[in-house]
Amino acid sequence: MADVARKAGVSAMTVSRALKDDQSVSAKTRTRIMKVIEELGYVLDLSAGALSSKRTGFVSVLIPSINNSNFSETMHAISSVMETADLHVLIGYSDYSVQREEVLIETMLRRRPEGIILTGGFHTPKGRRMLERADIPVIETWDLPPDPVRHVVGFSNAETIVSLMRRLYERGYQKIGFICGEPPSDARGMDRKRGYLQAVDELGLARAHVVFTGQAPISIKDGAEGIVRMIEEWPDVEAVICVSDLVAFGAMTECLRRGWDVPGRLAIAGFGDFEISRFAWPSLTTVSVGCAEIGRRAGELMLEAIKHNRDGSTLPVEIQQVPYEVVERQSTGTQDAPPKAPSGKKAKKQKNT
Amino acid sequence: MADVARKAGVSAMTVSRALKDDQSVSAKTRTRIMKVIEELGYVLDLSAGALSSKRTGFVSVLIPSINNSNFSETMHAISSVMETADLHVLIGYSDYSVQREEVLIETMLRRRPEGIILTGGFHTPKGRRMLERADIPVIETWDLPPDPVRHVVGFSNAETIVSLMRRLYERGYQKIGFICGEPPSDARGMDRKRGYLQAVDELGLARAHVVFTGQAPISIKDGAEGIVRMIEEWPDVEAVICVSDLVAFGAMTECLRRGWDVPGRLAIAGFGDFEISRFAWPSLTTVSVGCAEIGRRAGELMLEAIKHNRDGSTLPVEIQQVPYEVVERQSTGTQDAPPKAPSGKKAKKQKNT
DNA sequence: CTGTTAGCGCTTTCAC
DNA sequence: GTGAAAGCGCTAACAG
Repeated sequence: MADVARKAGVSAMTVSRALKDDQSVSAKTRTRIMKVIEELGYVLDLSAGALSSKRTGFVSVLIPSINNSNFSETMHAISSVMETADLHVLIGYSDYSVQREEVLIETMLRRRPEGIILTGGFHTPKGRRMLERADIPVIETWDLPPDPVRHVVGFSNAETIVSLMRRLYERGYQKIGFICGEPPSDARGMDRKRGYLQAVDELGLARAHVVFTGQAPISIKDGAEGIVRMIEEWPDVEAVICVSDLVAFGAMTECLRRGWDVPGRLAIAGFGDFEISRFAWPSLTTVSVGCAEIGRRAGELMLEAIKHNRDGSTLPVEIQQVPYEVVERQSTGTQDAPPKAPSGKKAKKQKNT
Repeated sequence: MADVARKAGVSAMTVSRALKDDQSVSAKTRTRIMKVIEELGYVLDLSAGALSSKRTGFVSVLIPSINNSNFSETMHAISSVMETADLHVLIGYSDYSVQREEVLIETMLRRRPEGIILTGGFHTPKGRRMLERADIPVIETWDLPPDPVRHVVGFSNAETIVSLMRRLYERGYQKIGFICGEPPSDARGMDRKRGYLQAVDELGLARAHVVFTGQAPISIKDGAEGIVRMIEEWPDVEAVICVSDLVAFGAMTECLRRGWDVPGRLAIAGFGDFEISRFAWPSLTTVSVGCAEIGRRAGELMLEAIKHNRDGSTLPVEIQQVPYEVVERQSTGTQDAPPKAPSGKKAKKQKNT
């Protein structure tokens, strides 16, 4: 920057200003400076600026996995919002491990982010302590933690499955199973299982049956294996809910492969409304969550909170619930078209929350 | 850090050392310092350290999309390698736009990354100039650019499709179509299309037919739409190659929905070997690329290059080709099990490169 | 093994 | 509208 200043015949301070404010530098000076910057190929160094201005321009976002279209969508929405305020997102993924999350929290804090957005409300004690001491806005998402660190933008995973169970019950299904990953698995999956057990109880169903298959992130393959065990262990089962759409897809294709008609022999439902569920044949019943909505809201809340933090005030705690909906499709036999006699594509939806 | 030093009765320098070297600080002093750090909840500030040491500890990685299991895998492998050297990855996604990539390159350079890994070899002139002037290691991946910026870890996208076409030709298919996104689309998709056209020519096939559908990233939905247009425009078509597995999956399910048997009426193949292709029913023929291998190699090459850069030397240019393979499955009728008569699961593979 | 001094490249603050 | 001085929180380099 000193080089640029010298060549433009101004002080470094003026160069710095030309790169920011649109006010205090005269148009003539600015264009001259810009020309020199272009010539020299100079690129502003934010890390030096961060040190002196005490604004790093970073926001940390922690997600369980980068390879999951639900979290990617939330991520994408968050960065879009951050971009509008010239904030960069530091992405970290925990691989569904709170221990790894704890390490991530510390390495992130070393970069002095101006805020941190987490997935879920379950952290190690040390991780939580670090979050509380960091003195920056904290937002937990994709969950409704009983004892949140501070702000929340999420929904109850358990409740979504209760809604789904009720819908299946209304359609006449009584013997309903659940497939999820082996504990310790992702916390949200366990919440969904909790919702399943609660619904079995509430609806007075005779029996609950959970098949645990694979370690998080469980996927298509685990669904294929899980459904086989489900049928072996509980031949009477009429419907199976899977902890995610990929698992449901795996379960469904394994059924087709073995000649078990879906939904004729067995209904299947998932969670997450991945694109694959809309286009699978038969299409998959699922729970649709506003992934991008979570990201957008968390991002905007973060901007608010950072603004407050910068001018020394504090944003009151916000707990935002994001709506979800049960989307019924062919795999639970609740959409017009049976697999073998194709027709319309529209699914029946009903909004919750 | 000054607080910690005071409370531990040492200088700040000793605290700094205790947090790094394992040598020069006595065990007693170190434990005392660590205890104070624990008490105070102190977290090292890397941005200040970066300024003085001239090592930011950042490496930038630019990918087209965060929501793509191929790139996620590469990404994951890169960060795993970087972690071993205490380097943080700054992720940026271009949304398949070189203009956005150009902006990203500049914002990334503002953070003074110690190296930059890009997807593809196609950049704007300004983007390329910035990369060249940055004086940090540059690695282009997922491609074999004719005029690389510096290092490369990739493969020829065109060649993969030529291999796939040859295989289909050997199986007796002659009327083969191609589905991809509308230009300007992702550069790698266009390379694959180029490979398709080249193979049509080489194999002396009567006619080439390309259906362009949707803007990148094109996905399941676009495949479903594309296949319908393909059949309308070229009713004789015997096999269709899709620019990616998701597109192929969309094409295939649309066929099933309309009662067009796959591969009976029409063979379908994709690209990328997504998990869905292995588990779809019928399973999808595809090209398997070593996504994680690209990431691992690019990461290791980057560590090498950074080491050289730090001690003032220069690593000679490396162009690494990563192997790929054509994986034949049910959707091209080249695997034992026909869709309606399930049996074994093993696919026929053959390695290239 | 530990301390002192200087300075990384910006921005804040205050002066003109 | 522009400049000068001071300093952000660390670490390199050298001294002891």
